Amino acid sequence: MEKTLKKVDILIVEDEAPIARLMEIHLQRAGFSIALCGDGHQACQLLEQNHYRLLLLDRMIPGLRGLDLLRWLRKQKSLKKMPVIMVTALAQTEERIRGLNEGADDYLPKPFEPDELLARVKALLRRSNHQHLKVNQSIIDVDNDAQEACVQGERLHLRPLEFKLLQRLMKKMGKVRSRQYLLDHVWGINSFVEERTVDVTIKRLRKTLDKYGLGDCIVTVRGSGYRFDNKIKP
Amino acid sequence: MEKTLKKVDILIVEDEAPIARLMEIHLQRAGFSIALCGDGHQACQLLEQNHYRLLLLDRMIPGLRGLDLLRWLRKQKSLKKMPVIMVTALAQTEERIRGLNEGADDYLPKPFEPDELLARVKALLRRSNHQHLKVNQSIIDVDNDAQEACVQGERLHLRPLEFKLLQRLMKKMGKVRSRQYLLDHVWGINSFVEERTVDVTIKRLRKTLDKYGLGDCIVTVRGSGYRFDNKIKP
DNA sequence: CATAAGCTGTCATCTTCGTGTCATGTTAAA
DNA sequence: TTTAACATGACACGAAGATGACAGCTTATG
Repeated sequence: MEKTLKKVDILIVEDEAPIARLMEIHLQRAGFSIALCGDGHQACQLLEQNHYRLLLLDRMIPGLRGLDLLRWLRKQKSLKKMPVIMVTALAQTEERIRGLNEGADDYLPKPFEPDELLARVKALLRRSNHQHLKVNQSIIDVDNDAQEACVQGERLHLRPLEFKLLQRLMKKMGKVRSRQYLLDHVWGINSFVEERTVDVTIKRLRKTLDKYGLGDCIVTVRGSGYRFDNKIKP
Repeated sequence: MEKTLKKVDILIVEDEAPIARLMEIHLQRAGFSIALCGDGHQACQLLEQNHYRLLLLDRMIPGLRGLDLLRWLRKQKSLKKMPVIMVTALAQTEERIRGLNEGADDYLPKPFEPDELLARVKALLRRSNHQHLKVNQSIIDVDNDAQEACVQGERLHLRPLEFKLLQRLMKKMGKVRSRQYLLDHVWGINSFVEERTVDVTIKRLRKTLDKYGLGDCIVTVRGSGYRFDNKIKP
């Protein structure tokens, strides 16, 4: 369906290199792009400085224990919603539940089948139903279930139309959307508003994003429409 | 008006006072309310006359041996489903299995780590058809079997519809539920009430939750429906 | 059986908030 | 410069939701 290449980045935190490599291979083959890390503290740094869509976290890693890392993660404003799969050899039920209690979204027993790894990753990404995006230093996160958008973990107050508009523009980054297209998909095919109305709603959306220095994400393409862009100059 | 009696979450049956106290402290810190008892026969009385959500049972207690108490418990109609964690210094596998055979749901070796105690309690509560959730400082606990909900161990007086509504909203945290969805799943697919009725029931549910400062958990999503949220600003 | 108490659906009213339009200012292309 | 395209602020209407009252109905209680 979508031609958009998978901009999905997965961070694998795993100290046993062969296993990490195995994961990497299988996930790359499925089209994901991967970052590896073998140390807990380093992982924190990476998570703070970069942006990943999913975290594969081994329970037993040097530096910080997996659970500690997870707990830390859930306390970070901008990371608390990140999907996490715990990887551990401790297959006992109570251990698993303990991980889930701490906020892991899923659990992968070790040793694992490549297929199971892939299935869980895909399932979790599907389940999380978020769109996120890194613009300069900020992360925009659109939660389609909750119908809310966050920047750096801070909830934006978006009105229904503004939210749908953002959703629609982010759906296909960088593609220009005509006013008519937006009217059809955001307002609905059978609404009777004039094209200029789009301008006003774009304005309102921009105003909110501006509070986070992201107003320029929405680029006007004269004569054509609007486009969402993450390569803006600060 | 105040028919809501204080409800105790966990009964600890343990004759060694320091250990009992230790358990109490850690569980209270996690938001549970605790009752203590050092004698087997007295424990039976308490169990008959009060209502607990979980039983922490030491194997070696005066009056009745732990296993006897457990056996008795499983014969009582109203108690046979109660979640029980056996606490014992006898860490041998066969002893453990014996306890489980008699109907203990889980097993805690003595001495124990506070974390493990907590993890097992939480895990067992979860397994036994409860949903619980931490919002700010409060714990909301929904017991799907007993059809009742508690905040900080205090039983909420919820009318049937309100309870089902809460259940449904908590089932998938943070997901927006449309009025129609709620009508279908709370009122039932073939009921003939209008959508506005949902508003009123939400209002009534909120009013109850408000007594615990949790009224804001249920967020209105204009144009879409309602959503249960645990990220509320205090 | 009668009465009280408790649930729930509907309605009327009030409040808040979202949105479309217009008038005017600004920008960019030709 | 000229002009069409877009930005922006103001405003008013109306929709969506909140709230309180009430009546019908069921269930406990005597």
